[in-house]
Amino acid sequence: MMQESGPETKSNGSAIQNGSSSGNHLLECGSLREGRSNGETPAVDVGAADLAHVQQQQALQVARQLLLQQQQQQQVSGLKSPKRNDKQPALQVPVSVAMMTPQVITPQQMQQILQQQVLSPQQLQVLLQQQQALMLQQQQLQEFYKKQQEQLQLQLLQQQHAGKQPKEQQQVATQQLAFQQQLLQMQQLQQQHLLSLQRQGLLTIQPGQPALPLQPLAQGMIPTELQQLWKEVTSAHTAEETTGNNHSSLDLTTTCVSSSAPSKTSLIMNPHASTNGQLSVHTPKRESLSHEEHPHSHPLYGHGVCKWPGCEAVCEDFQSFLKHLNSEHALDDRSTAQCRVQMQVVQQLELQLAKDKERLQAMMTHLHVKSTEPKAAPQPLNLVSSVTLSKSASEASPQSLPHTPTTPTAPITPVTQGPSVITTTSMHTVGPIRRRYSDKYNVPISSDIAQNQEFYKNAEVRPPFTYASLIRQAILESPEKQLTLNEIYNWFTRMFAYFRRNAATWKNAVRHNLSLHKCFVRVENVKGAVWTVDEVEFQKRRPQKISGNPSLIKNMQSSHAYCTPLNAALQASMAENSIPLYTTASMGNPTLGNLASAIREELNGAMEHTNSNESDSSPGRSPMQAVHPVHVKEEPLDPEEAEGPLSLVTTANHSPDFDHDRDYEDEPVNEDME
DNA sequence: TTTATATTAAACATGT
DNA sequence: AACATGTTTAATATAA
Repeated sequence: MMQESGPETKSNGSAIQNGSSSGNHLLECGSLREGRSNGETPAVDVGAADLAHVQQQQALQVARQLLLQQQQQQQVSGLKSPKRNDKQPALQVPVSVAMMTPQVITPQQMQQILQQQVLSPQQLQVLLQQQQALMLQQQQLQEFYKKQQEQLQLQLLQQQHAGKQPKEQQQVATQQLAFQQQLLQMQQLQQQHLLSLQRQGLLTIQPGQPALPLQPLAQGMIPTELQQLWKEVTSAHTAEETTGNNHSSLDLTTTCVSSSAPSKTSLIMNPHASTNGQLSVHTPKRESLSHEEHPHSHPLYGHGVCKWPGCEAVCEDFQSFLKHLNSEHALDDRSTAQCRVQMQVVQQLELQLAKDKERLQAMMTHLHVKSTEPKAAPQPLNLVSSVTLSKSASEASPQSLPHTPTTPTAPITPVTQGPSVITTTSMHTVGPIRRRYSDKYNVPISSDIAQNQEFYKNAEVRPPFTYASLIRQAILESPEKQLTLNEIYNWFTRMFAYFRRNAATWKNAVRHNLSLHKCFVRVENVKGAVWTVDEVEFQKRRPQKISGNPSLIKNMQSSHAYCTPLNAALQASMAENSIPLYTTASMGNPTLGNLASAIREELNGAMEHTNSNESDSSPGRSPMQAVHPVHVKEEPLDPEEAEGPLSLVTTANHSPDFDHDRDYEDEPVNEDME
């Protein structure tokens, strides 16, 4: 009769739906329809759009703050120790922690991401990869800065010898420039990461959100401003790296930054610099020392260019470089100040790096080991929580089972939940509205499914695809490219934990879609009838749905734009600093590579829509097959094996029944009730 | 605001 | 009669 649908489904559905509307948005994540809560959820689009701006502004703000602070520090230090060469650790500490906020992703952000249903294992993986890459880079940067410290030491030594010449203004300018360079480098790293996140729609930070203050250093800056800053930085930077042509570039910075004149300050040996061991020891030797030891590799000399911060003088050979060094970078106020700045920069970066590392470590441990510590309270926060939402789920198995299957699912359990902030309320505003970017990203669908197979299998997260897309996917995955209704059902239940519930509902939807869409063709068969896909038709209906929200695309594009310069600059700098791993040519940098490719992919996807792509099949499928060729194997007929990989939860609950088509259909909880 | 799609629910038809 | 399979219609939500 009413079948399960009657009271059950309803109750079920209502439970879920109500749940979401009731206040827990998290719940929404899992629930099919965000529907009810229409009013309360502003709009993600806005969030995304604003996000960019807010972040940009924040970034700028922070950047400026940094500069200001630095200036202040300089002044202070200047007062303190008027240009002496004593070695006090003073410099070491001055770095204000405040400004070192975050870099990669703050826990809060992470949580947010996790809570937004959008997150998928694939994305998590990417995230992790990026984090790792970032870490790598940072390590390298650290090395780089250590080197620079060496340089500083050398410079100091040298300066001690030589006299001093006042050029405060200039020095400051150069210092600032150098500082900016460094700072921006770090920021760029972070920015890349965040951009990539944004690209994936993972990050949706809203203006007022308390949870995420101005963490992001330089997420994405407003093009104009960014350009400005970038110019300031790159001008000198590039010059330095490449063959340094534009000396004038330096002036740019000068204007805006030159304000504080530290002029005379004590040079402080950086106590902790590991490198000191080698260099600092040399007392009054002079740079000759170092180069004597390393004839070909003077930290301040590379690619025929003087690498003194802010200096890109071209030096034919090492000798001329030495000359240049002695004449231009002798011990004077300017050089001294530069050293100081450089030290600060290094220290800041190190501090930041340390923090980031820590954070990363925490993140990784959390994501990987997650299950180990089931943070008590915040249970309901995660996507997975959706499971809990549904009465059935909660009742069925109060999660004695670690929901943590193999991979990313685990991470989804937010846990940490640092500040309660992100909790429901905040989420509320954020409106993690579950949007179905389903078809929009045509291409991705298959690959997404493939890549997140495990995730969807185990986490009761509604796949962000339309029924039509899913059905098509199911059919296309079959060896014969055709499936019976029942086989389609099986595919759904096999592939998505989400569809192991409320069978009546989604099955009805499947049938409805099969009948409704012309793209699904019913073919009479001896055995009965099978459903096939008319690709042409399927593609036809696609063009209309523009993919994703514009803001996102915008972000992607902009990020893309940034990417280039960032890429170049970063890689160049790395190459410059003899960081082996990354060669410009190879685009070896994982992070950059990932980002770039990801962006490209997204852009392509967006584009494809524009030009009625025919592609879904090709682009979409190919990746998937490439990734998980195996998948095809599972015959719709015997789904059982598919279970294998399923996580505890699933397996535990369902595996036994799996064989039978209907098993999932009636979650004992739901159906039996009736 | 309008329009096109998606989703969900449900009535109804048909065949086993 | 009970189901499974299909077809349709309608209400509602969402995105463009």
